[in-house]
Amino acid sequence: MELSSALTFEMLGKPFLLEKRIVLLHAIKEHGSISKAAKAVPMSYKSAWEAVDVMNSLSPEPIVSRETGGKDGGGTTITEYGETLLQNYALLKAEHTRFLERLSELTEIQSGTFKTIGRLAMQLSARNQIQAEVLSITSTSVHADIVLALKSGQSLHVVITQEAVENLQIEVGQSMTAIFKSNAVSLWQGEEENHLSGSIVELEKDETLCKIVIDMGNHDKIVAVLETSDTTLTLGSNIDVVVQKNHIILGK
Amino acid sequence: MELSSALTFEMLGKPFLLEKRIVLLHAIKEHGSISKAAKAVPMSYKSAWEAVDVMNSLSPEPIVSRETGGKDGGGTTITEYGETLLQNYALLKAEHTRFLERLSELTEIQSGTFKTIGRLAMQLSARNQIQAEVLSITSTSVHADIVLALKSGQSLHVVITQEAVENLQIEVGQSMTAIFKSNAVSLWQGEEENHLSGSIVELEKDETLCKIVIDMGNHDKIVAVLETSDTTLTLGSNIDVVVQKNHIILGK
DNA sequence: GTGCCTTATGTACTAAAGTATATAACGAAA
DNA sequence: TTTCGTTATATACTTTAGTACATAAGGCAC
Repeated sequence: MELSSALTFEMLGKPFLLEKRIVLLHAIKEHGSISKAAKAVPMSYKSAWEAVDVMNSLSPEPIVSRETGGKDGGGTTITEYGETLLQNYALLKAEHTRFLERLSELTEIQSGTFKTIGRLAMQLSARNQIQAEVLSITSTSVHADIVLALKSGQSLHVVITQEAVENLQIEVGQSMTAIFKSNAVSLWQGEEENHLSGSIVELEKDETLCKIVIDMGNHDKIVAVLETSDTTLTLGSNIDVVVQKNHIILGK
Repeated sequence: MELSSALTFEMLGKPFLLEKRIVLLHAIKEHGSISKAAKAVPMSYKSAWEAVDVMNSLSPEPIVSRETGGKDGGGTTITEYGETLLQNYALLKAEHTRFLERLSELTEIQSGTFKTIGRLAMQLSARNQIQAEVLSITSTSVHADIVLALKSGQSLHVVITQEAVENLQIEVGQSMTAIFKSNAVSLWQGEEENHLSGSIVELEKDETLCKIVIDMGNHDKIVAVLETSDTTLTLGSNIDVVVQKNHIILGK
């Protein structure tokens, strides 16, 4: 038994973007005309024209610009707005596909038991969720020490149970998400492991506490809440922090 | 712009369970016959019969049992296998709906910017993921202390940033998931907050470490990794542990 | 103007799915 | 045996979506 589900955008209750139309739009983008695109897909010119017409009239801004006559008889091109729409659809679809895969993995309908679904689409309170690649896995019988390579080039050590490594089928080279709370971050004293550095791009002080956002480059940011007495922090200055490696959760 | 997506189970590449058929099955369950169900849905008897026939022949076990003749002319009832299938579909569909809602929330296609999707369908390394209800929220300007009521009746304090409370729109009465690593659990010394008790249902010892699973009742279980020297733990005995409240992440 | 290739539009046909309707078979109960 | 409401099955019609094809109109290049 398999799961399937087609993602469609709707507008005013009418189907707006569906898989077929997306394929058509990509073909138009490639060939520069509705007629050639229709042949390439393949589908009849009329259906293609109608699909394009519906999309354009449903959209607040035109998705394609059509021109009749001219050098090569005219043509159809995707507008900038249409391009971003295509990108957005791809993003959402990728996430949707991921979700379905995960759902399928957890599903054993044959045996009738898959109550252990839990929450798949969860929104987390942890402000720090950083995408990174698995560099190495060092296992003992109980724990595993995993080294992640951040986009900025810095590395992050994570300790999780060996059981979790097996459950998530974590492998070297895989892309994972490191999740930790802002209170798992503290100032670097010059010795500890998991040293990360960056510059302060946001700062919010209180009498006792101080929330800072650290940019490590490549769009990787860390949120930390420190005690104000800790130091004199200023916007724009460099900072060295430590993330406690056994406070980090991995997500796949 | 709205997102929509119909979940369908497939079998041998053929659509097996789809929303329409699920509705029909529920009607059959209620009315006890295909003909009455078809009227109630409404749809033609033929379509209904064909749908039932396809499902039954695609399924490894019959979903409905049909009988012709007899007291009231016969009838159709859902088999036990069919019932579990309905339940399973409902479960998966609920999760799918949740996912789409979350996806929609994060989507602002009008403005064209929704790159901050991140991973929605994430599988976490943390072994402890406990469903609980929000009892109270005590906020300061930076942090919030949230008390959760577990199914077993015990309560759990969680500290997260006030920002996270707003982002997740956490409210009293809501159902949330408390997530924490097994190393956030330690033995209760008789004083600390977040005291939880239960009985040991699994135990795995090592020279230095000890993995235990604690059942707190109502299917709530905690996994903890402690140092073996800590105590003499035995299977079935009661145990008191503490979960560090600032190591807990909330999921919605 | 003529040629050319396209968009734009209409019409007839086709395939698939569903509806409406009729009818046979079934089997317990009166 | 008759009655009854159901499943099972066939046939004709309808609806919908799409295909195939024909034709007008646009506008640049020659």
